[in-house]
Amino acid sequence: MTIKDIAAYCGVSTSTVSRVLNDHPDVSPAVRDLVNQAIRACHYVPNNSARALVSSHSTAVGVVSRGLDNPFLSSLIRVLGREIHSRGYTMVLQQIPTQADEVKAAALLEREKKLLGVIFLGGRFNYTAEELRQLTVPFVCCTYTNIFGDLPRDAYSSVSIHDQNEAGKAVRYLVDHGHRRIAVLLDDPADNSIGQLRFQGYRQALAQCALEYDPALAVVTGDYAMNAAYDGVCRLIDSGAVFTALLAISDSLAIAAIKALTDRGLRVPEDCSVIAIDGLELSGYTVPTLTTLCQPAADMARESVMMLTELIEGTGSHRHRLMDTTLREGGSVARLESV
Amino acid sequence: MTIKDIAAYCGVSTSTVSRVLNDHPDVSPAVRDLVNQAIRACHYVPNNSARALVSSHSTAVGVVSRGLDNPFLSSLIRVLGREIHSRGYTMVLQQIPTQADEVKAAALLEREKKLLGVIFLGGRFNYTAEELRQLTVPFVCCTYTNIFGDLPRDAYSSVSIHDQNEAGKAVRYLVDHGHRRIAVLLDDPADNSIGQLRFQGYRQALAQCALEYDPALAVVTGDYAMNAAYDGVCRLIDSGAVFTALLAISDSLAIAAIKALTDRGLRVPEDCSVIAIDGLELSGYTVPTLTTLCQPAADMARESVMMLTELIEGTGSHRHRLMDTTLREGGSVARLESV
DNA sequence: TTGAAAGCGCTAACAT
DNA sequence: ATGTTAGCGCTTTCAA
Repeated sequence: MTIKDIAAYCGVSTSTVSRVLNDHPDVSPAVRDLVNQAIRACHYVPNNSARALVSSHSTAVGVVSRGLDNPFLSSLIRVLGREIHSRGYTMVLQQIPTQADEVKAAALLEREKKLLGVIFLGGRFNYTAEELRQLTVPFVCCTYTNIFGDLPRDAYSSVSIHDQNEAGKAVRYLVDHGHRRIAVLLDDPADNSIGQLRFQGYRQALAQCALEYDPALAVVTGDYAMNAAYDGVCRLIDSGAVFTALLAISDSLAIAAIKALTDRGLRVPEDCSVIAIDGLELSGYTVPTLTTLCQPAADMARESVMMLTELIEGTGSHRHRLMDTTLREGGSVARLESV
Repeated sequence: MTIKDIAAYCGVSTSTVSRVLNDHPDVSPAVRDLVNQAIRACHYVPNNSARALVSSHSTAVGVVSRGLDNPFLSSLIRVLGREIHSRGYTMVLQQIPTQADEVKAAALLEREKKLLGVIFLGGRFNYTAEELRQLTVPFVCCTYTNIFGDLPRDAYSSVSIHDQNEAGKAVRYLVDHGHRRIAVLLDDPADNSIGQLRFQGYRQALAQCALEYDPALAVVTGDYAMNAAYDGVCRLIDSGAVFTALLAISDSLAIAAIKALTDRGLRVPEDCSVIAIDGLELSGYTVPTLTTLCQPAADMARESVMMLTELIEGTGSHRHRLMDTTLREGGSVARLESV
């Protein structure tokens, strides 16, 4: 069943059918109806490859997500898929490990799949203009922005929270609750990524609160794996370090931390408070529920897709959207009464 | 940069380039090397659309996942993506709500994307041969099989656990621990899907253990949403129903249940034991950790992709693989000492 | 408003 | 072992 068959069936030319298919203006209503009916009657579905070939682009937008075991990104991907679909595009998803280069992956995908644009999830903050020349389609960074790189602001779009400030907020929340010895659980303080930024925010907030940074209270796991986080926090406890609160840079790390604390006989929040940043649905059901700064995942996804489609359709230009988190108070933080 | 450019660059014909691109035998090693070098030097990437057009198929396999907020499926998708990619195919992912029809979605996707095959995740168990005629490519059902339908066994492949038996195993585990009043938390007892089967297994096991089924102990949530599960279990408790253990048909429902129990002042596992089926990584870090029957997610994904690619490449035929779960004993089940 | 025809980049006969 | 060539299904000038 091809455009030819429909044309023959209706006694018109293929161009006319093509015009109807593509909503071109110059078709008489009568012919348009005729063709549309034929299309429905024959269950005709256009061949996307042929379309892509001739117009030298597809209807595909790429989503490159870095960080395999990150439930927060999974939730983003769900909304992304729905939004992309609802706007008439197709999502080509590639999930890569944290060690992989998302730009290279995207560049390959762009050529292979004739992508119209790409949305990056959980990438590095240090792209260079040079390296981004591999990509010839517009892209938007979702969950991060180019703080450590040299990209001109009008060369890309981004949707993110202010990781540094939000981490600071979390620290201040703990301080407001009377905590002074605050540990931090992160993947890597120099990953040019979210971890580094939230760690900076942590240190900065400590300084602003006139608290000294103690390297002994920083647990570095290397990645976002829960077992590494668990082990790290166990080691922290075993080291005899003194702390009454812990900031985890992600919900899943926080959940692992709470288990480590509990297994070592420390009660959360009585003996140690825990706060995180992300806002997974699941962490609202753990015992105790996690106090966390929720990223507006659905809004971020929606906004990213809107930006990208505007860019693709030429109706918008590069923008940078900073979102706010919402504090979800759970049961994992307690006020430190006695000092 | 097309195949023509490479051909001209090397002073050979396009067919020769095409041959080395497709690993055809009849090319002299010298020419092959020459072409390969040119390809690398020019950063040439074949146009997938053109390939798909001429060979009337793409390199895409579809993954249709039903059930949006199911973390277990998310973990499957990750492995699926990796496996599909590593075998030289591309994953086209579509996630649809539980209410949607996965077969219709797949049929549309097949035509649009020229799929070579599709992997269904979390679908219904009651496909009819009639309805499956919409699909003209091989498919494998992952996490379920066609128990309630009329598909001939050699018309499709499946990779699943024996949901009924596994639910029975869970019940017997509780019974072995002294429990007699066992509640069940499920989405829908007549969804022609995993919920129904596990519920059947629950009832069957009760019968085998000479325990009576009490409808008052069945909490039906309607879907896999955690808030509905939470509310349902709260209502169960408030109803004054007497039970010492609960079987949740998924880990995420179990986690919501544990919170409901805890919030109502019941200790897990002292006052109520909880067991589930799935085996999320996260549920191994909750407090208490969840006792659950782990599905071998990675193996299931790998096996599904292997089956499908064999089907696509004509080197295998339809098979049905039944996997075993592994009991992961957590802290959510206690032995009931006093009866 | 409509149709004819020229490709888009590639593969696979068929020739050589 | 290599080249020639006819399409795959569609969009898009260009003419009518």
